Parts: sequence; C-alpha cells; structure tokens
Amino acid sequence: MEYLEAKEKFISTWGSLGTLWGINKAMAQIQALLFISIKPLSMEEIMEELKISRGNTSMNLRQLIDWGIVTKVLVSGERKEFFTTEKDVQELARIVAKERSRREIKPVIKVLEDVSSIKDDGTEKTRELIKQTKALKELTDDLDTLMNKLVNQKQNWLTKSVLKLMK
Amino acid sequence: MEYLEAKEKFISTWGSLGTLWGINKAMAQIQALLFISIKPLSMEEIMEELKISRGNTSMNLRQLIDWGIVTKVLVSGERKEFFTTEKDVQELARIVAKERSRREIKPVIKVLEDVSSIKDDGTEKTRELIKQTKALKELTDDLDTLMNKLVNQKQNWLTKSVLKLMK
DNA sequence: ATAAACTTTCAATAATTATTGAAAGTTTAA
DNA sequence: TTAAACTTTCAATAATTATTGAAAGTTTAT
Repeated sequence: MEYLEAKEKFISTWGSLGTLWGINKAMAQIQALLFISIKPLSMEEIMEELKISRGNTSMNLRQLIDWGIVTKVLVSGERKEFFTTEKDVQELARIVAKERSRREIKPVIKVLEDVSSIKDDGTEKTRELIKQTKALKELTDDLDTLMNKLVNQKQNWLTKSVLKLMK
Repeated sequence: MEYLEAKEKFISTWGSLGTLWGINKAMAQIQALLFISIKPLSMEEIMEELKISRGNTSMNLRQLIDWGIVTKVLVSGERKEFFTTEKDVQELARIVAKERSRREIKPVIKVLEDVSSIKDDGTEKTRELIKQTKALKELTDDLDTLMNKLVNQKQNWLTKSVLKLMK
C-alpha cells in the first residue's frame, strides 16, 4: 500500500467511525486529515483534500474548535487562518471523553434519576420501573465516573496501571 | 411525576440515547419497553405501546435478538410469540460491549494496523502517517481490551474493584 | 474610507436512514 | 388439507441529517 492509498483509507475509516465517538462524518474526516498532516492546513486546503464545500468545512471546523479538538493557528505572513488538531492520542481521548460525558451522559443520568425517584405507589409495574431505571442509573453513573477517572490520569494511564491491575 | 409520564420519559430518553450505544431509535425503545415490563410482551403489544408499525417492530425485534439482548419466550396456551429482554444491567452492558467490539472496534483496529504498516519511504509525511495511525491503533486496542476485561468480570466488577483502585 | 481577502450563515437541496403497510410466507389447529 | 393466526419481507415513502453555494458579514491593508 502506498502513502496516498493509506492516507485515504485512514481518513475514510476514521470518518465512518465518527458515530462511534459521537461526531459526524465530515467532522471526523477533517480531524483525521489534520491528525496526519505535518503542518497546519488552511480552509482552502481542507476543502480541496476532502472535496467538501466551503460552508461545510467552516461549520465543521467550528464544531471541532467547540469540542476543543482543533485550534486556529496564525502562520506569519499569511492572512488566512490555519488549523491544527491535538496530536497526542491520549489527550484527544481525554477531550472526547469529557465532552461526551458532559453533552450526553450527564443529561441521561439526570433523567434516569428523575424517573427512578417517582413515588412508589405499591403496584408491581411502578416498582419494576423504579428498580430498573435505578439500576441503569447506577451503571451509567459508574461507567461515566470510571471513564472520566481513567482518562484524567496523565501519562500512560492505560498500559501502565489499569491493564496490569486487570490481568 | 406519575407512572405513565415516567415510563414515557424513560422510553423516549433511552431511545434517543440509542446512538450512544450503537443501535437505532426503535430498537432502543423496544428494549426499553421490555426492560421495565413485568411480563413478556407480544408484537401486538409492542406496536401498540410504541405506536410503530408491524414491519418495524418485526425487523427491530430481530436485530435485538441478533444482538442477544432480547429472547423469544413461549407463553403456554398462546399461539403468538412473546419477547423479553435481559433484565440484569451488568449482563446487558457485557453483551453490548462485546457486540460493539466485534462489529465496530475490531474492524477499525484492523484498518489502523494495515495503514500503520505501510513501507517507510523516509519522507516526513509518510513517517507522520505511520506514527499517528500506530498511536491511534494502540490506544484503540488498549481501550477495547480494557472494556472487554471490565465487562467480563462477573459480579459487581465496577463498584467493587475498579472504582476503589482508582481513588 | 475602500476594496480585496477571507469567513460565516442559512435556505435550498441532496443523501441517508427509518418507517410503513400490504403482499408473501409460515405455522398450527382442526 | 385448509384456513385462520401469525410473522417476515421489501418496495415505496417519510423523516432526518448532511451538504452546498451564494449572499452577507468581517477583517485587514492601503
């Protein structure tokens, strides 16, 4: 496999995997492109490489910046804006975990809390609803806590401590 | 909040959260409905409760069965089929983790492996592609391993061992 | 102050994904 | 073996989500 093929394969795979980490295809592809680029890219260059429109590029870059995954950089002598992504995979994982927790998981935990704390009227169906949503709440909460703790350990958290502990 | 409101809130929240654990809305809602039901439900009952068509119900039930989340049960004296879901949240998490790993994560790891093992032609861009995709491969692999190990511990894995270790 | 260089916005459109419903298929009871 | 009871399939349609492109907005250099 040559460079160009490998690059395209990587960008498209990462793009279609976007859903898995909760962002859309174009967003994931832009991030992927920046992730393997050796220098910051302009909007023009991104549009060209990925064959997407200016509007699309602009909107998705903004979202990536919102997430804290991409940053604008000033290239001296250039008027237009250039963009880079966080290059460290662990830092990237940390950002993604934090954002998903905040945007998606926390709100769900809130709903599960509300639902599981309705008044127990003694009927079997009410009891089942309370019991099951409470169990789900606890699981979601635990997984969220775990994920955030994991991902907040600096330096080799994964390989160093956790995997060994679980042998 | 009354039972009915709580039930509806739970089903719709869990439904829209489907994406987070990688399944579609109808699938997630059917699972949610079964999850809080005190007895197995027929297709008829599911259609009625969720206001979805027969075809939709049938297809999504099948997928849930494929995932191993829902099972058919025979109710004596009844001709039609009834369905229940796994009621234990930890077992549920185990199934979901295993399936997502198999369906989505493993294939991506494979691509990352392929891409990161292209020939190093000495150019900077090739080196960057190799370096970055290798890092991503290792991270994804570690997270996948961790997730599967976590989720395969029987009995209180989360609260008991892991959270304490990470204090 | 002007205009060129650049970015953002957003209504229109396209692409994708989910849903329906009715016909075809299957199973069971008599 | 027939027909009623039930389930599955799948082409058509609807709903949702992503993308475009051009007009409006902003910034910078002169």
